[in-house]
Amino acid sequence: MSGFNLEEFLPYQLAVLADRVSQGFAALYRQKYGLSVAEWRVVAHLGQSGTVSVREIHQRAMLEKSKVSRAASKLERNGYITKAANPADGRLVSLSLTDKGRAMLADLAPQARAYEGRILSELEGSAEFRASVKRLLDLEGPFGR
Amino acid sequence: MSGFNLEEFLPYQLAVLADRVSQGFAALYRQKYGLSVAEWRVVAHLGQSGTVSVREIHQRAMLEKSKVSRAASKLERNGYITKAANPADGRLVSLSLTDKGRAMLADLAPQARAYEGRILSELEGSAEFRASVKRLLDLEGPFGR
DNA sequence: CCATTATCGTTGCATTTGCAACGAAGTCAA
DNA sequence: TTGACTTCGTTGCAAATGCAACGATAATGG
Repeated sequence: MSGFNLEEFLPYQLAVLADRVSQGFAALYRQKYGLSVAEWRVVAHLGQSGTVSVREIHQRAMLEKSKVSRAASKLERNGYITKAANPADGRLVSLSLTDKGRAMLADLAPQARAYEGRILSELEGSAEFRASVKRLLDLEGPFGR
Repeated sequence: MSGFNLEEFLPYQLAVLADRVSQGFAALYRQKYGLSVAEWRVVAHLGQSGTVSVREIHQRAMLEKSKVSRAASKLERNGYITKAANPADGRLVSLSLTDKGRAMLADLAPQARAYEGRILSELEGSAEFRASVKRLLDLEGPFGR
């Protein structure tokens, strides 16, 4: 009809692809540990950074701070992390993995890498693809900062 | 701390990238026409396919059928599309762009292409990147079908 | 034919989401 | 120190979301 083809539109393609790729792995940790995407990101980020504040995760993991807050509360309720007041700055809440949380991450991390590997193995120039993704992520221009 | 780096994890990167790219353009049509992402997809798909059913869009545009239904209702309320019973099959609802809807799409489509072009111009091998995206989208294996 | 089964679009409802507002804590300057 | 301003995390609330259930229509097969 018109000259515009949605299925060839990059923002649309990326949204569909990201959703599919993300859900594919999300199904795994949801089924096995009952985690949401937000909770998974909090745990993964803690595994990488040790003890950090809600704010830190909010900024680094592309999550609304209310989402981080609620995810952290649920993770604490289920024994995967602990919340503690930061002694140096009373406004900050220090999040840390418990042993149970660490064990969960130790179980999931290899599966995450395997999943990622399975996807990338389908590509010829997977290194170039990753580089492009990274380049776009580092961009400031075309989108809203 | 652990050996897992969330920021290097492809599903995470794709989610962040897709969100940013999508929101960047969404800001435009939201501000100018008050469209949501779902409404934009419905309009864009109609522009490309002429008159189609809710079901068609549900399948092709990666939208929950309830989301399509509500998006269509709102688009109709605002005069961008019409809904009509399909004479051949009474279950189907035929969606079509009105002149007003066509005018909106005619305004947005070039901007969509320009936006896309701005993003791709940041990449060295943009053709390869697009090919990779397409390849992953056509995949059946790693994800949930 | 009729009865069963499947498909389509809408809607009710519980859950999730984002945003703003808030209290608590910290910073800064006068 | 005090008072104005900022930052952090939580929460209230309205809107958005996904899913199941529903009524209406079609298709199937006996």
